[in-house]
Amino acid sequence: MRPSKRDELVRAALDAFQAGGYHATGVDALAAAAGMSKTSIYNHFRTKDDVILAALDLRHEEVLGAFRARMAAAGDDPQDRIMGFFDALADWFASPAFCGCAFIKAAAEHQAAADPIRAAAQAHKRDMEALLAAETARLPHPDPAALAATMMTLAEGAIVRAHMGLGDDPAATARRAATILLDA
Amino acid sequence: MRPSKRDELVRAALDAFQAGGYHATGVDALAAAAGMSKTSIYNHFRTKDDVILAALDLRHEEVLGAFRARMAAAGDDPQDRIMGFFDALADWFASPAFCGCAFIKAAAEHQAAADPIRAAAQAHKRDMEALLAAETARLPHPDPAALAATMMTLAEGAIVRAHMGLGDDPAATARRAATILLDA
DNA sequence: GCATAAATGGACCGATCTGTACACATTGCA
DNA sequence: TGCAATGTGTACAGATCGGTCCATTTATGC
Repeated sequence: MRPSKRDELVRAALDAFQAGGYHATGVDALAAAAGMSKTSIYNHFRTKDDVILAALDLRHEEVLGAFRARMAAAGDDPQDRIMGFFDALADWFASPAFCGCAFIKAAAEHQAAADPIRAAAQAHKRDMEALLAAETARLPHPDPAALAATMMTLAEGAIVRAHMGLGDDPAATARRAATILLDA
Repeated sequence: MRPSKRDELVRAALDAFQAGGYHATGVDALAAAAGMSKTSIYNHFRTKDDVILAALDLRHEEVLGAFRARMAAAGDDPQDRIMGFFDALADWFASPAFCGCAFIKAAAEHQAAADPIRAAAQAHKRDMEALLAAETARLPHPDPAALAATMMTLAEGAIVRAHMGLGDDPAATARRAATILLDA
């Protein structure tokens, strides 16, 4: 058992899916990107969808970790930590490899209600919202869950606009709006 | 020349792409959905991508028309018309055929910078934002363009969340936030 | 060194992909 | 009715899809 080989595949698959899309990236392309044969891929995974799920899982950990770290670095004040969330967004958009949210794109390509890929995307977004909800709950706000949903709506909008190359600094736009909404 | 047959194809193609995705929906499926043969399709269009572009064009007119109508029906006050924009969003989400924004999904599946499908998606979003900018420009706001961008960010976020089945009434969440931001 | 078992690569499967060739039906016009 | 032009469907081409089979290589235990 060589777990590192498997991890290399998942990492390469994530990058390939991000750059080329899920349907458009074939298993042959994955094998080439990971430097291994299809047989080896199907030794580790039953189907291509299982590879996608593993890639999304890796991405889930990465994203959650990055946002959690940025929020923790912002101190203990809930409002500062929420601002940290939007700063993490800005960092992400500024990174050269940025090409949209893997989960939004996964959900766009897998719309069947019962598709586990869709479920994974939903779960990720719920966890991201939970990051915000943990902070809004500590604010003197009448409906902290709704506030977190609003923050998340701004974040999703910023991601889409950044991915589509629309707007001038979408993260800053979302951050400014979040500040106003938090103070209201 | 029978333009109606061509239009039937474009309409069927739009529905098929919306339901099944762009890459996943083959030309054979389009032919079956439109009740015509592949040869006839390739008689009207050079490539599948041209069919996609025509479908996006149709959708562009539909969406712009619906939002414009809802905003016009809201009266003459800019703030009312902006609320009309978010009401149109709510109508859209509530429609049984709703399955996300064709342009966001098109951009997700066609990420190459030079892809004309991506350009069409960007153009659509810019026109949508222009609908809002025309109203924010009439408000006593120091930066009406930024305000329109913020409104659009909320709208995009609501679309993504509605499509992914997240949040309880994403349109209402966005609309409430928009109200607060307009009053601030 | 040798037997055994795991992991690998490449050829291959049927299905499906976009796009084409061609024969046939249909139409408008004389 | 005859003819030309257009539109259509069937069948197919070449490539690629997800996934499998099997011979070969590599690693392991003794």
